[in-house]
Amino acid sequence: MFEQLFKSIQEKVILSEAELELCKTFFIPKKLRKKQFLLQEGNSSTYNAFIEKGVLRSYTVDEKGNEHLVQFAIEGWWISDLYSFLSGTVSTYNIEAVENSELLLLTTTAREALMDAVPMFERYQRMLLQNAYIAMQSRISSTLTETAEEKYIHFTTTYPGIIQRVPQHMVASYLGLTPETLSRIRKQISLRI
Amino acid sequence: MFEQLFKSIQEKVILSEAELELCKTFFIPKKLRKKQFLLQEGNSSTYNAFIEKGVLRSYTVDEKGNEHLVQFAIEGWWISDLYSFLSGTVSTYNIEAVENSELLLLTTTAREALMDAVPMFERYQRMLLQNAYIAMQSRISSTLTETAEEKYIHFTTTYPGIIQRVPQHMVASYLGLTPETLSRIRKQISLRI
DNA sequence: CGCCGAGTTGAACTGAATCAAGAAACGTGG
DNA sequence: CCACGTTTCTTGATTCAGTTCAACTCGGCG
Repeated sequence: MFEQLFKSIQEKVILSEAELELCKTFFIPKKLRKKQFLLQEGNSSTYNAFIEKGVLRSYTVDEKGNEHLVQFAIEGWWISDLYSFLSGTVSTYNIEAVENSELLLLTTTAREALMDAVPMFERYQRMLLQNAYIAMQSRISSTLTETAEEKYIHFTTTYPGIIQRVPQHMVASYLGLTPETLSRIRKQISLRI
Repeated sequence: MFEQLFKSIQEKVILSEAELELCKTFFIPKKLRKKQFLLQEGNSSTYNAFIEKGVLRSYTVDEKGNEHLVQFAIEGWWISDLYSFLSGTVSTYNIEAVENSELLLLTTTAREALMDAVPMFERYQRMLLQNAYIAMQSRISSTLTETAEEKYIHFTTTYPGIIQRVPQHMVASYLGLTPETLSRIRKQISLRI
């Protein structure tokens, strides 16, 4: 159950066996079947989720009913609506399983308690945030500078593991394109090879 | 000199007078005149900068020579190329003063030493990162869902303090628009009022 | 006084969206 | 294991938001 989490932690900081065991007690395991929600828009986000297995996505829905994919997350990643999680306000995001998934949940209070109990866990969280922030900045930069085709190629090379596991229209939504446009772009690329 | 920084820290965590004084010793004060660079593309980013006074911007330049604004930052904000700063790799961003500015610089090693000397500084940094991450996520969401006009209005209401202090073409670049388009959008809005 | 960067306006163009229809792949229950 | 509905992907025709290119105005500063 905790393999992926421990691997993720030990890539960033050094914890003793006892500390790792202590960590375990703060998490709530949870299984999610494909299409089930971890969080629905209009609810308050009470969990920070670590993914042991599976794929999740976080998205918004606009007035016209179009979905806009804000984030993908697979094994070894964290996902949550951090704003709602930290402020306690109602969320504007939906978080849903794309595949059957296994999660480890951390409530707001459990997270704080864990950071107090295991100070290195706070460092681990800070380092995760740094990486997430850098990835976000790179995504912003990509949306500002790249054409639709460049964005797609950039995505496939950056996240080769995700492409095979999620429907193409979700990738389109992540890239800010319509499914039709992404389909045409893929055709263009295939014709050129 | 340290007023803004202390204010920023004390909004997030509680430090003793002695700890605040200790913090001071890790920073290097630096003044930057308008159009001077804190970091130029191709160099390695050695500083994490806190802005005591002024406005900076961080941007990339594409093959065609167009600038793409990745971030604005004013008094009380931090700015750096976190990726280059943390990894030691060469930066693809330029960071430049938009107005004459006063900064407090933290080197990679000074930052680590400060977090070890004052553990609450690490918490402060983590909380900053959380907020920055949330703001980024909201910006991504905005680029995915909003029209050019909505993005502009969103920006003016979210950062009213920035609009008056930076040239309009920089705002256009931040929003992923051409200066001409932003000019037309502003005209549209003014005609409707 | 003259120049230069910033902003505005117009006209033509284009990349991607929209609308519509059909084909392929999937999975669920009988 | 097949049949049927659903979801996913593709293709074509048309539209449109925003870009590009070019010319002009305005204000500030050396």
